[in-house]
Amino acid sequence: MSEDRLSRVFAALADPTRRDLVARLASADATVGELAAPYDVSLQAVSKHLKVLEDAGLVSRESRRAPVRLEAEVFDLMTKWIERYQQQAEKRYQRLDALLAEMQESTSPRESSREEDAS
Amino acid sequence: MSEDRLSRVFAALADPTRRDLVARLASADATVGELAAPYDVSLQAVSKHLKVLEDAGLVSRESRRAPVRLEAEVFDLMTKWIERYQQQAEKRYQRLDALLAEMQESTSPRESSREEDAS
DNA sequence: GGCATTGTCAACCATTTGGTTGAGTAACTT
DNA sequence: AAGTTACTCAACCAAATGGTTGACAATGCC
Repeated sequence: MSEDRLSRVFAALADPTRRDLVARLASADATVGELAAPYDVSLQAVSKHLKVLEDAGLVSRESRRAPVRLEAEVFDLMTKWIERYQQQAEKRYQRLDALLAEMQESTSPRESSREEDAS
Repeated sequence: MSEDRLSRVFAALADPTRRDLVARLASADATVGELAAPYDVSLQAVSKHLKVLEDAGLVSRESRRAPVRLEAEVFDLMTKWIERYQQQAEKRYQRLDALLAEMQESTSPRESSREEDAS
């Protein structure tokens, strides 16, 4: 329960049913009953799933029977985390590519085109 | 075990230790032992975490003692999923904002001019 | 107020998860 | 070839997860 925000968000989206709920809520708000209808599980189970999404801040409701709505801001938290390491990793690969290219050049000077083979 | 890819990826990142492993691997490849060193848990526990990351396709290794490396492509899978619903949701809110603005205009024309506190 | 509908809470169950320790295997070193 | 080092596998454990059913609470309608 005392998990950090990001852990709760990722954990919430690790379940296909919950991802489907999010997907559906992205196109329209809906009540618990409406949301539960298509699935082959009890209403209580869906209610639990919604609680997980709510605890993760992905979803909110004004009152008990009010329609559930998606909180789009939380997505930013994820994309920021992801992009950070994605970019970092990509940069590394670029550097690696550069390094490999360099090594290629210096170990096989034949390839290094016309000028400066004179080392 | 027969979970879909996206579920495995999100589940893998739902753990703070595993997110930290990913963060560290984004700046440099490292062996299991190196990765395990900073944490207060057994090497076996970290080995298990790495297996989870590997099963999710977030990480790979050429052989047993080879350095672990981050597979940056998997991030695309996540960002695509996220962006899709994020954008969808944002569009809805824009439409809602427009609708509310419209209603505001037609139902309370008093407010639509600059300053008429004269009531 | 009374009743039906809608949703949540509680208790329970099976499975998964994250950790442990101990034993085994694979790979370098000499 | 033998020994050390690095890692994984297996068995086990406690806690969390996703599901169930049954009882309860809150809202909307007569």
